[in-house]
Amino acid sequence: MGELLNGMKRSHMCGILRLEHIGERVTLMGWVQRKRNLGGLIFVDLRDKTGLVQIVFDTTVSQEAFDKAEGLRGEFVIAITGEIKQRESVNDQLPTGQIEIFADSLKILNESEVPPIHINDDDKANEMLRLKYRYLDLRKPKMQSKLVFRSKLAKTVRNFLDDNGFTEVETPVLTKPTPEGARDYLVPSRVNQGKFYALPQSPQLFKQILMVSGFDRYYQIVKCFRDEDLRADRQPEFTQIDIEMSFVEQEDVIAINEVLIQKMFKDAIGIDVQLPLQQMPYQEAMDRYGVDKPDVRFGLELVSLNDLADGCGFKVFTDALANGGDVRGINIKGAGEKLSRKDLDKLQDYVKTYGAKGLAWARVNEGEITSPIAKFFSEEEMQAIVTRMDGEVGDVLVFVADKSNVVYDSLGNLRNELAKRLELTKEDDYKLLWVTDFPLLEYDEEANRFAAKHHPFTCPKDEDLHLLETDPGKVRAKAYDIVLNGVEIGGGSIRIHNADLQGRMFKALGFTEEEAYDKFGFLLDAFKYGTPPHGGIAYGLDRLVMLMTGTDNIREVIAFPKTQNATCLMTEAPTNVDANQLVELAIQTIKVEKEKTEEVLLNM
RNA sequence: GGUCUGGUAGUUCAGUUGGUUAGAACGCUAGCCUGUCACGCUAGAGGUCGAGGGUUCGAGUCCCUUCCAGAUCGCCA
Repeated sequence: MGELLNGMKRSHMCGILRLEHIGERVTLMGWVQRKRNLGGLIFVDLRDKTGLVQIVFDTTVSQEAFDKAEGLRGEFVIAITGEIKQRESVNDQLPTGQIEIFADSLKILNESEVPPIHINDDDKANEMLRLKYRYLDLRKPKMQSKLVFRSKLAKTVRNFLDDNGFTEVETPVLTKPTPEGARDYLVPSRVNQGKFYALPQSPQLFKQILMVSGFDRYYQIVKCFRDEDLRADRQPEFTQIDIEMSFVEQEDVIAINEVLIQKMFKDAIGIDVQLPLQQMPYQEAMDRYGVDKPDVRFGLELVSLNDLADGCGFKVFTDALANGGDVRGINIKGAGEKLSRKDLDKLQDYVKTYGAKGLAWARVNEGEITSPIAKFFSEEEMQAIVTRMDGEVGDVLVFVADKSNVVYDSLGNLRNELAKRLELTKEDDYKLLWVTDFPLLEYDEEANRFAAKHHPFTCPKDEDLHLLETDPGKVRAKAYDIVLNGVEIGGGSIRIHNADLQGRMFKALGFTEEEAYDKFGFLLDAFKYGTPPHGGIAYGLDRLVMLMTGTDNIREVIAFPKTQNATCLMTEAPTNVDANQLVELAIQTIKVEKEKTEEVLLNM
C-alpha cells in the first residue's frame, strides 16, 4: 500500500530543471528509472514525461528516508522534496545533467513489479510483448514524443482551419452501411432487431449534407473504420483529417490545402515547402512511374519500348504485345557494379510478387551489351533499346513485358524497391505533389461492371461528361491525391451536386434507380433543395505522423493499435460475449442460464 | 485466401550431423561499497525450448498439425 500525497504538491517537472534553478527547494514526482546504490550514497534517476533528473540520498537525510531509498526499485512511483544543487560531476548525456536534487524526504506513492519490458528507447522487446504491455511501452520517451508530435500536428491543423472559417462538426459513428468500397464493421441494433448499423469508412455523405445545410466550410479530425486486411501502414481504425468546402472548384481546394500543408511542415518539422506544389495528371504518373503515387525524389523512370519490341525475335516481348500488353524498362543508372547477378535474381523474385513472369536485364559494358536475352535481338535492335533508355557504360537495364497493369505494377514498385536498396533518397527530403485527372471509373472484372475509382460522388470533368454513357472508362474525374515521397497522404474531389448527374453516375455504376434510392435516397433528396457546388479532401493523420517522424510502421504512432489479425493484445478485443447479449440482439435465439453461457458459445 | 520470416530464462539471443546436466548478456535477488550515471565487486535464483502429435534407443534440433507475432500479394470506393 503506497503512501498518500496528503496535500503534497508537485512544484516542477523533472526534465526542465537547469542550473538557473540552483538553490530552489522543489517537490518532484515520477517513476524510478534506475537506482545506483553506492553504500552510503544512493542515486536515483527520476523520470516523468519531460525527462530524467538525478536525485541524491546521502547520510544527511533521515535514517528512515535513507532506508526507504534503499528499498526503491525500477518503476516505483515516488515523490521527493529536496534542494537543487550543482553537480560535482556533470553528465552531459542528460539535459538536466548540470544539477541534481539532494532529497530530504521521500514518499513511495506506489510500488511496481519487475516490468516485463525495459522502459528504455533501446529496448528490443518484440512487438507482441510491447502491445500486451502497451501501458509500459508508452512510458518510453520515444513513444511519448510521437504521440505528443501527433497531438501538436492535429492542433496546427485545427488552428489553421479555425482561422479560415471552418467549423468542426461531429458526424455519427453509428451509421448506414455503404455498398461501394471496403468492408464495413457492423453493429447490431437491439431496438430494431435484425438490423445493423455500420461504422463509417469516412464521413463522406455527412460532410456533403453539411454543405447542403450551408455550413460552407467543415472539418473534422475523425476515426474511420475499414474491415480489410492490415499492413505496416494500415489499421482497421484510423484517423482522418476530413475537410469539405462550398462554392469551390478543384483549384480552390488545392490552393487552400497547399497553405495548410505548408503550415503543417513548417510548424511540425521546420521544413519550408515551396508553393505551388507540382501537379501531375494520373496518366503521366502511370507512364513515368508506374504508380499513381510516385516518389519523385529520384529518377529511374519507366520507358516504353512497345514500338522497338514490335517484331523482335524475343517471344516474351512479342507475346505481351500481341495480347494487348506492354513492354517497359527502367535504366538503373550506374548500378552495374552495385547489382550482382544474385541481386538481379532477387529483383526478379520481387517483381514476381506483382504477377510479372520475369525480369529481363541487360548490362551496358564498354563496347558490348551483356544480357541473357541479347541473342534474340539483332545488334541494331539492341542498340535502339539502349539508346531509347539512354543507356551508358555502367548502367543496368531491366525489362518487364506483360499485361499493362502488371507492367505498371511490377516496375512501379520495383522502382521504389531499387531506391531503397541503392539508397537513392535522403532522410530529410520531402517531395510533395498533386496527382490529378484520375479516371472516374474502373472496370471491375469480378463484378463485371464499372466501379468508382474514388467514390460514387466524385464529379466527372466537364469536358468528359458526354462520354459517361458511351465510353465510361475514358471519363476523367475532378479528383486529386496529395502524395508525399511515394505515399498517398490525402485525397479528395469535387463532388457531384446535382441530382440528375448523380443519377447518371449511379446508372453508370450499374445501379437501378430503386437501388440508388435505397442506398443513398437521403442524399439524392437533399440535392433537390439547393445544393452548392462543393468539394473537399481527407488526409490520413496516422500516415502524416509516420512520415514526419520517420517511422515505418503505423502502430508506432497510434497509442493502442491492433495486430495484423485486428486484435488488441492488451484488452484482448474482440472477445466472445455473453450468449444472452446475443439473444437480446436477435443474433442468437436460444436463451440460456448464466452457467451454461460458455457451453453454448462453444457450440455456436 | 496465398507466399515468406520468427517463437528457447523476466528480456534479447546462441544452441554444430539428432547425443552427457540447454548456455551468454542484460535484468532480478542477497551481501559489500560515499560521487555514481550502462556504477563496481561477490554470490545466487531463474527454462512446459509456443502448443499437440509423430519418427527415433534418444528431439530445442527431423516430419505433420495447430496457435501467436511480423512482412507481403490479393483486398483496402
